Amino acid sequence: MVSERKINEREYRKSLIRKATLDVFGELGIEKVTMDVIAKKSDFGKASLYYYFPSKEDVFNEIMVIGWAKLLDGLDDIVKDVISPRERFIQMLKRLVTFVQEDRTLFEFLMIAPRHVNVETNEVPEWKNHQNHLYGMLTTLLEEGIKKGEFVSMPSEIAMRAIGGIFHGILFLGKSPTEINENEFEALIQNFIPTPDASPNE
Amino acid sequence: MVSERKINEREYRKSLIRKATLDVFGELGIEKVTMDVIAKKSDFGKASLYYYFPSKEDVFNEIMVIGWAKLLDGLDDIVKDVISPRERFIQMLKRLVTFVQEDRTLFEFLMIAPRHVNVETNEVPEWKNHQNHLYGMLTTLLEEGIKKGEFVSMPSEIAMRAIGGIFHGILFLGKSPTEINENEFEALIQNFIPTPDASPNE
DNA sequence: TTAATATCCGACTAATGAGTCGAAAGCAGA
DNA sequence: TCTGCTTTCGACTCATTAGTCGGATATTAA
Repeated sequence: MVSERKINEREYRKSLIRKATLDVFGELGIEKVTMDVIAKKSDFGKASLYYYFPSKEDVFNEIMVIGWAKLLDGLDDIVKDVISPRERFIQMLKRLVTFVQEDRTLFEFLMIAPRHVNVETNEVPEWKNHQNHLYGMLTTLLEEGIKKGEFVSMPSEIAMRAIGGIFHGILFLGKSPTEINENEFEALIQNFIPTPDASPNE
Repeated sequence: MVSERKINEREYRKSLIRKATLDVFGELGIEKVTMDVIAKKSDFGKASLYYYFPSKEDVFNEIMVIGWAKLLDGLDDIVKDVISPRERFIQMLKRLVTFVQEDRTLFEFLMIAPRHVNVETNEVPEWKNHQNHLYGMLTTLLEEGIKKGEFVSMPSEIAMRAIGGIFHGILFLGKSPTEINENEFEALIQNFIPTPDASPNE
């Protein structure tokens, strides 16, 4: 009864629901992402959504877990390359930019959705672990880089905040969303993330 | 009937309601800011709130208009000083830091509340003008500074995004809210906002 | 004191949205 | 075909929240 095909079809239908959820989010914003609208968009009945997901929160969580996994997947090989911490750090940021540009809606969902679930749970959600993993990798690289004198010396937590802010600012602040390619982004980063002993440009 | 005192008392009661709104926001977050909770907090009946404000949106708007006015007020004298654009620019950022630290809740409200009102209105709300004013002042200074070679040369809109991101990142990213004094902040800024021709630190 | 005006408010309405129910339709193996 | 499992779903419940209603109470001016 629980044939391979059945399982695959079930997973396929779940993916349709996740897709519809992201589409609604992208078109109308997080506030309008209701189970009724998702049902309309995915062409299921509302009750059918609950046949596949126990709750709206579970739909959100599944999207986030899969999204973070995809994001981290794209970073895996960087860590193995043997280049300087600074280079690896910037490589990572560049990959993140690519990820954002390829699926902006997903990335925005990963940033915004957490504020709209989880009202009073003290469970650590799975996606949070992925997030911490990324944060940890970046922090480690930054600290190694500071130790080697590749970044200006300052507390790594503060530097992480500033750099995270730059990243976020470039991609999301301002009137219209930015299209920026990897080279332009790298130039910006080289400008804004100072090295201790040289002029940052040229 | 409409005596001076009456008018003052009315304005005073409105300020109590605004205060209660901000308090609820600071303690429980924007989602929990409902008219019922504001009523409890301010010790008015719910219907009384509507005697002073036509709608919840009006409460929000009034807080934002007053908040932005207060913020801009603190910047007025800077523009008149005759120092370099870069100096003025950084002065402004420092004042903003001070403002944030003095009333973090208000500043966060100014950042967050807009996303929770205005669902489908094409009126430009009053606070938006204040916001644009600040944005315009900073952009102008930045452009003058770039022209004078006090900042590294790049499109001012991109630079604004990056700098806005740094500002936001330092004050709001990370686990716990940062306490940072003006001098620490200035050091950070001097590190992260490069000059074209000199090493950014020392 | 009295009439007008200002202030106050709990209970109600209307809308919205998450989640449930019970029944029906589709499908596979015997 | 019959039986049981899978899938579907519109209509319902329940909770929440913005905003209203109608009347009560306080204050002021005459």
